Amino acid sequence: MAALDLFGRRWSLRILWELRAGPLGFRPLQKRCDDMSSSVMRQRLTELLDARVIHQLPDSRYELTPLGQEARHALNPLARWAEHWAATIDPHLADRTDDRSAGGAPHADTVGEGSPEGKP
Amino acid sequence: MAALDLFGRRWSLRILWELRAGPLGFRPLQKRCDDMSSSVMRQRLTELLDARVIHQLPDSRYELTPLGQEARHALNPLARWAEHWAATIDPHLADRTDDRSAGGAPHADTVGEGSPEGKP
DNA sequence: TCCTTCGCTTCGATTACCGAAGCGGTCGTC
DNA sequence: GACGACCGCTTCGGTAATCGAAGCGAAGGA
Repeated sequence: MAALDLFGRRWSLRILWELRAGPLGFRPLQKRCDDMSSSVMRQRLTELLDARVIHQLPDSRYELTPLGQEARHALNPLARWAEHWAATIDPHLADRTDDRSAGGAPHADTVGEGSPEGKP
Repeated sequence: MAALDLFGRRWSLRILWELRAGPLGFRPLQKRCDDMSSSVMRQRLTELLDARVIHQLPDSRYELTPLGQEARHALNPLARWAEHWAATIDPHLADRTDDRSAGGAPHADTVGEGSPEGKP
């Protein structure tokens, strides 16, 4: 349950995901994460460090711990589902021209685009 | 990637997880989610509805769609990892008094919740 | 009728998040 | 040695997300 809280925070899953290929420094990692805020990034990093999911190399790069590797692998089915999901709902989105119901199509329809709703 | 945005929001993973056993009404679901805010819950529900992950029964209860079921199954390895993770870091927590953030299960309480992951 | 529960909404007050700027440090180049 | 160009990381003001409590109309049970 605590894991749902840890990973329920913004960018934490993404950070875990972006470290899958190997260790990354602060700024390279930041760039990979859609240029997320450095302050939030530091927050997530300390949280993940504290959770023993990542650790810091002598050259100060971040790397998945064995525990983190397992988490990343555990994330694989979800990633696979995401593809299936995107393939399923994207056609729907392309179809809807007159549909404004359901509170207005919040979620991002494309990769990396995160401007759900709440347009003041 | 868009999935990381959808599930990166607070409570969305939790809602998905709590619906695993079957359909639930608004308030029962709310109670199961650590009594989360009803306003945010409505937000998440519409997002998940819009994402075709859940749908509403004639009696207005919420249920996972087939797509949602797959997502829930894709979440299983992560849940299994969470147990392993909790077992690994909980002993560490006994030592530290500075348990800010992740490791200490901020408000989602501890993992020991009767039968954590086993089938109820 | 009274009382409870339901799905759901509204609203003020925290909190999380963003974005840009900045600091001290290392490295390569002139 | 002075100059950039990066680096890890921090601080800060503004904006968006989240909370918590209250409330509404409807559907039941006693």
